Amino acid sequence: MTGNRKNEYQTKQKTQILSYLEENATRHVTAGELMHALVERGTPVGAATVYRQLERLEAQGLVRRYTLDDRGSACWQYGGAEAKAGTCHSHFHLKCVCCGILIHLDCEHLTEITEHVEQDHGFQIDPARTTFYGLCDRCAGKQEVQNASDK
Amino acid sequence: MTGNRKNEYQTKQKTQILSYLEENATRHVTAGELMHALVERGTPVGAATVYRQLERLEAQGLVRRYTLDDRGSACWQYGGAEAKAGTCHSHFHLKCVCCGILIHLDCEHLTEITEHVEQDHGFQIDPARTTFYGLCDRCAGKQEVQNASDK
DNA sequence: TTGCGTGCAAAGGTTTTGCATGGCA
DNA sequence: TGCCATGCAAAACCTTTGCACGCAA
Repeated sequence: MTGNRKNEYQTKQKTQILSYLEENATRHVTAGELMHALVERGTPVGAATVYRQLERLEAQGLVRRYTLDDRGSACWQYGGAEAKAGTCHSHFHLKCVCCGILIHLDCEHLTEITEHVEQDHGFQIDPARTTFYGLCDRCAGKQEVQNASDK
Repeated sequence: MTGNRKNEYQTKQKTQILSYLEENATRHVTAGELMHALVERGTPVGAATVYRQLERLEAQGLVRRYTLDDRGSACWQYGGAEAKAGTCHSHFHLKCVCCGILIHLDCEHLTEITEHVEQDHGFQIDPARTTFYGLCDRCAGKQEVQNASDK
């Protein structure tokens, strides 16, 4: 069983990609953005390599893949210890459909949701995969102003 | 205001598309699936037309556009009266990441979530855009069996 | 007849794949 | 040296757009 493990090489490209993701751990980055950023750093990495590494990092649990509701481009976010542990049951994401900000929500109260839905509706919610879409406080303020002036 | 309304023509293609969506109102269908189905019915519709009609139907509020977390292909679902009304604040969706079933969840309890998040975290959740991902009861049972036999 | 809707083809973007080469261990 | 990783190019998808033609009203 132990002989089945494949050797992994340490390459410049892999290091570059992981570094950028770590430095931007508070954001989610697209493959295109990642490639572009590495070009600007003087260490360009091919698209194929970027996608292959992202796929691997995701499989290793170091980064997490998301899909925006916008255009069909995926994005990734460095998960660090959280992603490695994989035991973050009370952690949800809030994504503002207006400005795109991604808010990490650690709240005990929300564990009630998963428990309620599981017990009363027989569905096990996976917080790691679930994102709430809506308006952040800043954008909600803008919308009210806009609606008021529209009418 | 009334003179601004554009004339809309009734075409075979539009009827076919809407019919298929209505017949499959319990599911979400991709553009590709829709096209393929119409070919099999002997009434093929071009891709451009499919996307243009879906865009229009969405703007009219008759169907709703979703984005799966899988590949970058969107999907649509006929919303009927619910989508038309657009006042379904306590309605969330549960999507099983295993079998793909989409469950509509009308539950008073969940309005508490939106209220809590809005009051304590300053974020207005839009239930219509939010989907909970996880495991349905049937697939949850399968997984347990699988995990038990894996170890 | 008018002009909206359609189909075809081409373009745009994201992601994947094949293959020869480069580089880590 | 052996084998994995990379880069390039091409392909595979999904979706959008331009343009001429067809068809509903």
